[in-house]
Amino acid sequence: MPVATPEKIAELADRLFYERGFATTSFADIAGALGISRGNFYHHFKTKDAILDAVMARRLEQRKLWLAEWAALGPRAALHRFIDILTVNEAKIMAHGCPVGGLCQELARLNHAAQPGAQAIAGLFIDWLAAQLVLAGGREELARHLFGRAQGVAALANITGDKALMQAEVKALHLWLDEVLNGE
Amino acid sequence: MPVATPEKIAELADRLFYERGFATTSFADIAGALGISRGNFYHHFKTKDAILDAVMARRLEQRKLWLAEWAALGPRAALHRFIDILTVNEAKIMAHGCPVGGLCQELARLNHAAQPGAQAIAGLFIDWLAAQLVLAGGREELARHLFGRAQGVAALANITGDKALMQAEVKALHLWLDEVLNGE
DNA sequence: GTCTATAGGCGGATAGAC
DNA sequence: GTCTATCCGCCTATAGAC
Repeated sequence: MPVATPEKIAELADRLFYERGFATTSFADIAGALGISRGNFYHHFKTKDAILDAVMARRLEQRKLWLAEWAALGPRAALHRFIDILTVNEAKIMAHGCPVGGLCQELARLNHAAQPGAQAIAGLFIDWLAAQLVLAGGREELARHLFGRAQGVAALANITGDKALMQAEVKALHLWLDEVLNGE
Repeated sequence: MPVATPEKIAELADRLFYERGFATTSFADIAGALGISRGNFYHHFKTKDAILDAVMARRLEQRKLWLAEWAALGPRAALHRFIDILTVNEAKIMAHGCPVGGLCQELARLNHAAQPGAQAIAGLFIDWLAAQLVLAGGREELARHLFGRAQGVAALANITGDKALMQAEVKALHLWLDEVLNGE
């Protein structure tokens, strides 16, 4: 008799939405993986969109924690740590893409009302990158470029499935960052 | 009384799969947009996967034509023309992302059997870029990097919806290409 | 908090009349 | 080639017993 809390449901839904996509993950999938019945599900969440909101709120808070931790390393190391998301989550990104960009793209295609929430998670990263860049003596505008470069590496890894290529692209991104921070 | 041919169906399905995604586009959507009934649909395509195959074959052939046209411009101009896909399809990419990368990502998440077909379209571009780079006196390995950069710009445009940013990123990509072709 | 039962809709797919 | 009618299964969601 498993105990399902809203947190546990959101945690599992977070994983499944990432791995299989939001639209193609059903209540039965989540309930089945959790070991509870579909009916019980509605005791915790009234609608599927409510779960999505919980998942996005969860992701937002989690990312804020990560970013705060990385910021403590100092701006330069923090920026390199951002790039290393791609290394740390290598296998997942090759299999499922970037969770942030992937959700944005899916919600955009669904014309889903929660689209701004997904974009806010991306915005959190971009604003943080801008702040770290300024602290590191770089140009603030590079934040969006860096974020886009990371998105590109994730897409390339997902499309080609080439691990060595992904590692080479990450290395190139680290080098690029050092160059722009050293005033070229 | 509209006349539905397999070509017309594939053409419309191509557009809808791009705009709304494969999984979330139903037979009713395609039939309704075409002005025919669902039943009639099966006269032309037996399964949904058969439509997907037709759409991918269609995309592959269309891209081959584009690439052949661009190659006729000469390698250097051809490579710049590739980058300008992002400019020519600006509005669509901001709204729906890159059709090539988007389909790859969606099929990966669905664990769909047609995944290799989607990757083949990306491979077509990458191989073509490699060939053009060699002809232009550049390094072949840059093909996958350039393709990934373009994917990143598309993702960034889709996430932020910022037209000026997209244009700036395209401009930067043109500059980068000139640099690597001029032997840095 | 957990379950079963069930409603109502939409998905893909089929059969057969015109 | 086009249609209507229909099947079956899965989806979200609800009601109500335990």
